[in-house]
Amino acid sequence: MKHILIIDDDTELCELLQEYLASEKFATSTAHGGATGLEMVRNGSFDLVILDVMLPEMNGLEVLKSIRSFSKIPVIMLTAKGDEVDRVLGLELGSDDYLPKPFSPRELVARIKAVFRRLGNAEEHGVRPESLKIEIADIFIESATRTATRNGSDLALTEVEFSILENLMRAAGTVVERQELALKVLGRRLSYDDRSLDVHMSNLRRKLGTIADDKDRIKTIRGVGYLYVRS
Amino acid sequence: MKHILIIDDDTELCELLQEYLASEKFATSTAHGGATGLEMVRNGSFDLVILDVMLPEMNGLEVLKSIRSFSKIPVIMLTAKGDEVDRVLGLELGSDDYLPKPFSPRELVARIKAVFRRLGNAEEHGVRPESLKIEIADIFIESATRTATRNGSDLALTEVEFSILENLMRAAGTVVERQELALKVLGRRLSYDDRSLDVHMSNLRRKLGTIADDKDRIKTIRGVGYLYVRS
DNA sequence: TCTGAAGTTTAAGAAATGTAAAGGCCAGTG
DNA sequence: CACTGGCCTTTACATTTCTTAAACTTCAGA
Repeated sequence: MKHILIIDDDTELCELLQEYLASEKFATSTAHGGATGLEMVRNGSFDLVILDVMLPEMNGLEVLKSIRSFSKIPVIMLTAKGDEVDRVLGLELGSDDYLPKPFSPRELVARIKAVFRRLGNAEEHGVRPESLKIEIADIFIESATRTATRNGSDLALTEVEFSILENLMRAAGTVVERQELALKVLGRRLSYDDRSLDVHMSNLRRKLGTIADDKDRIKTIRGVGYLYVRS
Repeated sequence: MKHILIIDDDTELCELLQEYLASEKFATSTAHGGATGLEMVRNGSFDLVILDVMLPEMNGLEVLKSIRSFSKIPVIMLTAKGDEVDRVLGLELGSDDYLPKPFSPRELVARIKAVFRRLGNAEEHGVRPESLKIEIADIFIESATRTATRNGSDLALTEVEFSILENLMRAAGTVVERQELALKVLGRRLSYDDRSLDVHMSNLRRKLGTIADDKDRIKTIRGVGYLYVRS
């Protein structure tokens, strides 16, 4: 498993990323200051560093420079919007990529994978949760092609709907929390008046149809989350 | 130790690369003009050449052409932003790889290693490098000849279309970001209203045709990029 | 039973992506 | 040197997908 270090003073963002990266099977650690981060890179054995250019005490570029003085570990920089200058500088100093804020966790994950791919460091050839196929009752999903069928006929789900279903079915029989689901599927936490996930749930349920007795395949656990009933 | 010659008029870039390549245990020399570079290739015993297409006196392509008239030394071309034509021409003239600017030094190193790896394999097995051919389901591509076939019949892709397909297939099963794809394939970042990539995607999909059940081989991940489905 | 919080639903709006057709560029050709 | 054909880009509109808005329903606890 790849171990990733996040150096960013924004604790909230760090938590968010940690959660999301965890769901993508990455191990993560965080440092909220340049000096601390640098120390951790020196001592720890990380596979990749995510580094914010805007750091309170020590500039991100300096941190990168310091890192490069003793290590060739891949670094992805997080830059503020339109920070062209920093970007060029970052690349010249040896960052592997950069990502302008704001970005979605999905984008970041795509970059991380791209970096590992470029480096030929593809450990991703090992276990591939991607290639999973799941079947519960008459519903069948295949992650590799991102399709879902009921009795063999395509359900024509959108990406988000498929993603919800995939997450729920993988955890069939146990409750998946709302916030966790939103994070994985929409790439963000839900504010209290964000009804987006509810709408997707509604649409998904309609497409899935009911099981016998008009019972729903997806059960709502009020105040917690959702549960896919195991047949 | 491998000895690399860098032919580029940008002295700053040369220094940067030299430093970086040194840290990767490569010996380097530089030439800031086409004629000088050509002479050095002729006299020196280099293992690989990094060649900028944009050179003051003598065009990089001409330099490549001249080199090829007497040597089969591996050449990696550095192409300027959006220099599609030059790139294609470069490949046709026998460059081993190309890298659109701006690129990170790490990326260049990855390419260099890839080239050496390919050559190593080729010598060992006396066969064309495997990594340049990819086959997924009934689609087969060969980078060396820039051809793609479905069930043996030529798909007649344009260079951009082929390049998109190549990139997606190399990353089959994982998402390739729109921006990354645009950068590699078109040599530029997409502005908000640049629909060029979409059009190419559309054309490519039409030529590729659908897999069973009208399912697309290339899946759109809204807001992130594209995914070639691994069957 | 009343009430507020949580969840659902439908519809409208916004954003991203798809695609046909026209436009422009450039190399090859007569 | 105009002509032609291939290819990429732009334009303009269509379509799909996600989000927001707002009204409605359900549920738990007072």
